[in-house]
Amino acid sequence: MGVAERKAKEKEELRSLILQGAKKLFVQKGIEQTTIRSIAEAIDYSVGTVYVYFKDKNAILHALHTQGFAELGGQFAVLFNVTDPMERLKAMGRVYIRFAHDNPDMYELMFSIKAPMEFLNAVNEEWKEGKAAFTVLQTTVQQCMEAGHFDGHRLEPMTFMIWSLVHGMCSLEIGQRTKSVNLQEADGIVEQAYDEFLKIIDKL
Amino acid sequence: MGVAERKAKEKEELRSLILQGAKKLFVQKGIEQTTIRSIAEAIDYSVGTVYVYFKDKNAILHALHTQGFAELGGQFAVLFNVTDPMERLKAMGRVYIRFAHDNPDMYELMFSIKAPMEFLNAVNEEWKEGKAAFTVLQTTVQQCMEAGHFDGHRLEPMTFMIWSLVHGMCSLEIGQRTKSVNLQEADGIVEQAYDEFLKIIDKL
DNA sequence: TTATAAATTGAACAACGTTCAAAATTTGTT
DNA sequence: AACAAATTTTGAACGTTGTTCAATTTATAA
Repeated sequence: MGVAERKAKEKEELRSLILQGAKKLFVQKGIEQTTIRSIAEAIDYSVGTVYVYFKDKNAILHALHTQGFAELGGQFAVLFNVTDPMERLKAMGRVYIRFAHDNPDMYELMFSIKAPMEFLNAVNEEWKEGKAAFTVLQTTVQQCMEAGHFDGHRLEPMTFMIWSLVHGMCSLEIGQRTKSVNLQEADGIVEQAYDEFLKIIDKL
Repeated sequence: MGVAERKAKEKEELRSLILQGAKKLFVQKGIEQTTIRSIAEAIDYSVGTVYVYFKDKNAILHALHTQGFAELGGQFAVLFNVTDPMERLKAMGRVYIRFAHDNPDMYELMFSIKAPMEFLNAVNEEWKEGKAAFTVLQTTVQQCMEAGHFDGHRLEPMTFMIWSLVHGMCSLEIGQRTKSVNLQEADGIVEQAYDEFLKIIDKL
């Protein structure tokens, strides 16, 4: 059945087109301003069509969130050329921070906004993107431990602590909490704070 | 003019009543479900009246956010009975974590949601609550340094790093990112990770 | 009692997510 | 090529949201 195949491909293409339009608006106008109507208008389809391909707005946001993880995962993948786990861990933090800085709305969608998680709850699925990313980090931390670092520390809490530290900085920055606190060196505070962290783990 | 005074007091009381109703719904139903209409209904006034006392929803959210800082600040104030700055720093983290855990919606409003910051930008005001809270933390970190800790570290980035670490854990937990990552010990991960952090700074 | 000022109301507006019967298009059959 | 069935697309309509503001009600002053 060549027809069924073509239809399936067309469905996939339209689904992709919707996400493409959504992402474009997302980056341009931010998550708040990205409405179903604006997405439909951007790709010259009606609102009804969008709802054929996505059950609701949360489903669209979850799909975008998944795309974000694919992109971040791709950036992490490069780091596995770094053999020294400690150096790799440090580089992961820098990549993470740069990703958050370059894609603030996407970052929020991936790590702060509840919509993607609510979608997962609704369809009873797991957060496999998050689990995979966490595992990548945890594996690196474990290799650091095997290399003699982080003595006396537990793997899982230690991994979560490191994630939290970097996420916290990005979250505060994106949430406009850093620039409002009247720091002496407002811009670059994230990088400076991360450097302090690196100084610390260098001794662990 | 006794009348003018009474009027002023009545205005303040109604303003307070609106916030009280808003906070009640806020805690009960969450931020998403707290609408202007529901606030008005909760206190038996019309929507129009709410807009006499607050220029828009952001103004209400900002006022609630301010109340949140007053509450957290009150909890921090107790800690100044702890003379040892290192012990105080550790206790501040615990208080912060507990506050976030007990008041998740309020916490998000204070440290994640953009509405309060947008209100400040709109009326061209400073984030004095955030600045005050940050200063309290920074002062404690400074006293730790004066007591011989954190040698070779810079005050401001170090303070921001510590804030980020604790905020990051709370943010991930509230944003439902911890329970979805399939941790071996999902509940208590925040406390466990914080313990790892305490182990680290004990050596600094 | 009456006129002025202040406070309160709620209908109305635009925009949102969402639904669904109807219209338009594509497919399969004769 | 013509027609029926299946599929895809449409956009008007519904309920809610934040917000506005002329009209109403209430309180004050003369």
